[in-house]
Amino acid sequence: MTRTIMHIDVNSAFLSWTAVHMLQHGSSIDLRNIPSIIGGNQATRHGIVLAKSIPAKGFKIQTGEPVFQAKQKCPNLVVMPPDYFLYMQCSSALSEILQNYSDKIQLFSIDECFLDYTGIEKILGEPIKVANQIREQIRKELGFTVNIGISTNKLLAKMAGDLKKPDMTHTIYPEEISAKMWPLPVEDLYMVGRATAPKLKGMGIHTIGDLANTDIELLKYKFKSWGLMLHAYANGIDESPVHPGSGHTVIKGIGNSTTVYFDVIDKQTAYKVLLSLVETVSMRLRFSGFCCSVVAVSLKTDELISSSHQKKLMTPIDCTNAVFKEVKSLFDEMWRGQPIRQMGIRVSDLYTKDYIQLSFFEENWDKQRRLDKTIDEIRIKYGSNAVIRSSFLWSGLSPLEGGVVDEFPVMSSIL
DNA sequence: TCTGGGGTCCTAGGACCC
DNA sequence: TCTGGGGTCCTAGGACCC
Repeated sequence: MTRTIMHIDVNSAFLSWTAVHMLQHGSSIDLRNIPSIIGGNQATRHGIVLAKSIPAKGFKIQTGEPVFQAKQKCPNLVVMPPDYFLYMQCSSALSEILQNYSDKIQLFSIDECFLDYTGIEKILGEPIKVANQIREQIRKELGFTVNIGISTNKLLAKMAGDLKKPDMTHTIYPEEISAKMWPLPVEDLYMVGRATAPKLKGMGIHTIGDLANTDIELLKYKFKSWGLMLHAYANGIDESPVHPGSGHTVIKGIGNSTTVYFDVIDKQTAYKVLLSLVETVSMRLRFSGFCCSVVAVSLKTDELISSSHQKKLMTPIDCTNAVFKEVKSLFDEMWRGQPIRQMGIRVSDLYTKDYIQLSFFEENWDKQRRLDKTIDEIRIKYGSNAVIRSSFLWSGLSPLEGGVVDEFPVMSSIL
């Protein structure tokens, strides 16, 4: 059966949302009309560009580049800090509007979703007309603009939505692929990133059309399964369904990482940072109702060299102290004394709790679990800083690092 | 104070088993 | 005595997305 899929994407999401918020609070300038960015704090070494206005784009400023570099490109650049709470509110407001048009909506990220419009034509009308209606409703009621892409699958809808911005509706139906998608540079294809694009170009593949018409066996030989996926995408082939709800499927792992505002050079400080990460990750793990059987630690040195170590456990765990114990031993195993810029921890291989209950007596974690439960409850009731470890007092470090709520799981490589 | 933070998936190599 | 070969699990690293 032929499907009708829409992809809805907020134009310069973080920047637009901050701009609208400022206008609503009496600002006379609209960030969207001047060279501006949403940028992290340079003083705490979080200074990268998170979103840019269209005028800023004119200065060749790119998302992900250092803020200082963006300022060099445009000395009058206006830099605003991110406000994730506002962004979550805006995102929720958006999805509330979309609920009126279909009950099959997949929140793909905080500012993107897919909407399955299949069969709804008969009730609400022709897709392009309705997409324009949706855009208008969002603009009127929420004050920001979106692009909407329409096609017969998610990949083509997403590619369509990326065509020309802002505030536009586009289609790339299968019969339009050769005219609308194939002339685009190959790096515009979803899943062709910084590493793949140069390799393709080295093979003489410069456009999506070139890729679509490259011998599949050659792509398979060079890129393995990745090559098959790229070939399918270049030809507009994608059968993945719109998964209702947030993200894609069930959660596979939970992680937190942080760039410390100074280089960590001693073990005691490193342990404190790791503990603050473990506190939030293990709390999220408990809230999710899972135990993990893989714990991983990752480090990035002052020279930006990354490494990671992980460990598979015989017994799945969810206690703060149990996770921390593994994290410390992984850290000890890998750290050779280099100054550390960034630290991260991640738990995966998740199992539901009832399945592993018995084995807990092994390590006598039972008492720990009751303690965790009590602390979790106090933090929910009185705020996350109601209970903190005394070791964080006067340390200059945050006792809980990273977000507790994972509202918006990100997409996987398989749409 | 120049380069964030949250994810998923794939691959290669080694260990180990039959 | 010449070293095969399939399968699984684990780990580290790399690719991609927003």
